[in-house]
Amino acid sequence: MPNAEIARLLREVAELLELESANTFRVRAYSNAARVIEELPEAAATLSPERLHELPGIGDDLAGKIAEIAATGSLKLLRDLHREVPHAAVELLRVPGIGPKRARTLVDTLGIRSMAGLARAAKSGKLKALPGFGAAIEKKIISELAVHSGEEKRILRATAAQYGEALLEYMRALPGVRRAELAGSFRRGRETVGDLDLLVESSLGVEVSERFVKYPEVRAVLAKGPTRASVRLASGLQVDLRVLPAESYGAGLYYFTGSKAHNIAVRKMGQQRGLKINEYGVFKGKRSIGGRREQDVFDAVGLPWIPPELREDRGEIEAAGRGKLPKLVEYGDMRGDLQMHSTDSDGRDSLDAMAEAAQELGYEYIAITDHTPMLRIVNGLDRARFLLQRKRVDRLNARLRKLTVLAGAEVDIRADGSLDLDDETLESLDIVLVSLHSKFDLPKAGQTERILRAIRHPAVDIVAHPTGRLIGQRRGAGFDLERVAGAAADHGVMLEVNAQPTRLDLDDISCRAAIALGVTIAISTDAHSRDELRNMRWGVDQARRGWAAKGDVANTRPLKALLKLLHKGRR
DNA sequence: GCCGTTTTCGGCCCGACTGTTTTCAGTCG
Repeated sequence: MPNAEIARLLREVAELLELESANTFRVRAYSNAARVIEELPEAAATLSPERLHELPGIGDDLAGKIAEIAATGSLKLLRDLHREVPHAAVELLRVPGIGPKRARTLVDTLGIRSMAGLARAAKSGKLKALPGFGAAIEKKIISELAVHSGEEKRILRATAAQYGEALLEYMRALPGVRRAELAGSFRRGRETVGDLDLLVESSLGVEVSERFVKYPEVRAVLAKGPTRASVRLASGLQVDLRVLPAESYGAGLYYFTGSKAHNIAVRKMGQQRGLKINEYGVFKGKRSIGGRREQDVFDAVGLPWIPPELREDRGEIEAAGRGKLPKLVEYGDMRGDLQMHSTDSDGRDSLDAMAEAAQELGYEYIAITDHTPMLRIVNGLDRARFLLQRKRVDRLNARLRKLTVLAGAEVDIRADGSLDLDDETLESLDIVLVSLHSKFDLPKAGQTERILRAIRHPAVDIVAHPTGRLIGQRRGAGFDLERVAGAAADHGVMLEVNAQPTRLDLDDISCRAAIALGVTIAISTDAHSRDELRNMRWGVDQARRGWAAKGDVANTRPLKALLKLLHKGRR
């Protein structure tokens, strides 16, 4: 049973307990356990209760519950709860403005069983008479139902960046705004974001708030006060504003960057030292002892500054305490891009244009990696065309002064794990990427064998976008990451963190697990046009979330050192 | 339900905004 399913059941328990008005700390224990299991790189179902018990926030009881789910596929507690609390109430919690109390009221007094039922009741004006409701809340629910019509949608980080950067520019234009930046999951570099958190340094709270809600793209003002405001943009994206004075800006930036779990853990440390940490600063009694800089918060609990990408309560606090934080790779470390396409297959710009654009970015080298014949739809190259392309690459290199172009290929891995190009041609290339483009739904064992066979092929250098997932669209291949990464490390094969905003594949957790197993990572854009070469930043951020240091990433190396990694060091 | 350099019991992060309420509960982040 996948971790995601165990996590889903635990989260459902938490929600049902919440609806029963159970002890909030008991509720939190279940939702915390759900998060811990979800983020575990190994399969929780295969762990003994003793091993489960070692995980943070998992005690005797939860270890037993998880083992029960793994063994039986369900949970007695959950079945019992379902008898007491109608499932419909859980669905109602998804509507902003409806929490456990109101959800319970809706189900118990009006017998609402679905979102459609909620919409009918709201439109016929039955809600406003209920205790704890009112005309304003009824109206809010009607408007939220019109917007959402279902579950919360997260948008790609690169998309959110476009909205966020435009809004930042607008806010910075207001006199009295000294700083403005995006915090929240955007700053942590998460691949998708649910909303934007905009932090502004200014002593003029009300004026900042006023300007914010007048942003031309605002469709609805959800809340407005002197220190906080929330709006929904025309696109549906929610943006939360926080205004802070200079002496609190660092503490506020820290606070609103999150994650929630990370913040709670750090605040607890502060509490143990007799300190109170909130968005306004660090306090000893009533006296502020810091808050101007983000570092003030870390100083207060005796930790070095932790990069936002690591703030997920996944062991970064312990690592920081022991001085074992990785020095994360940075965009400026990147010396080249190891996957891109040209007009020879499905790219939109020529070989020369791609090289020219890479040179403008200051790269030392790039790899041209067009597709192989099996992908007919993208005009994949056969042996003859690869040999011709090689000659053009050689001529191009003779002309270029600062950039070296490696002749490569992105070779399709067939269903049986064999490669879609003959060995002789593969050996003639400077760099060989392999990737899945079909049969993503093979059973796990078969999928694992398929990729392992490709990794063992002597010509292979990199497994590109290893799972083939498309965020929000396609789950991607399921394989045993531990075995694949272990084999990759053994055979000197790299795994890619693909920088396309919809791929970002490997994901953060897999990237970290692979690095821990000794794998070298390649961060590549898979650009299909010269503009897409700029996607590198998203890939770097994803690798940073995967705890990648500069040394873990192949294409931070100078060309000479990179070449030693290729063809398994045989050249 | 978890957890321990105050604790095996008694705590558990913290504050803003809204609307309903008659001084504060509910919700959110």
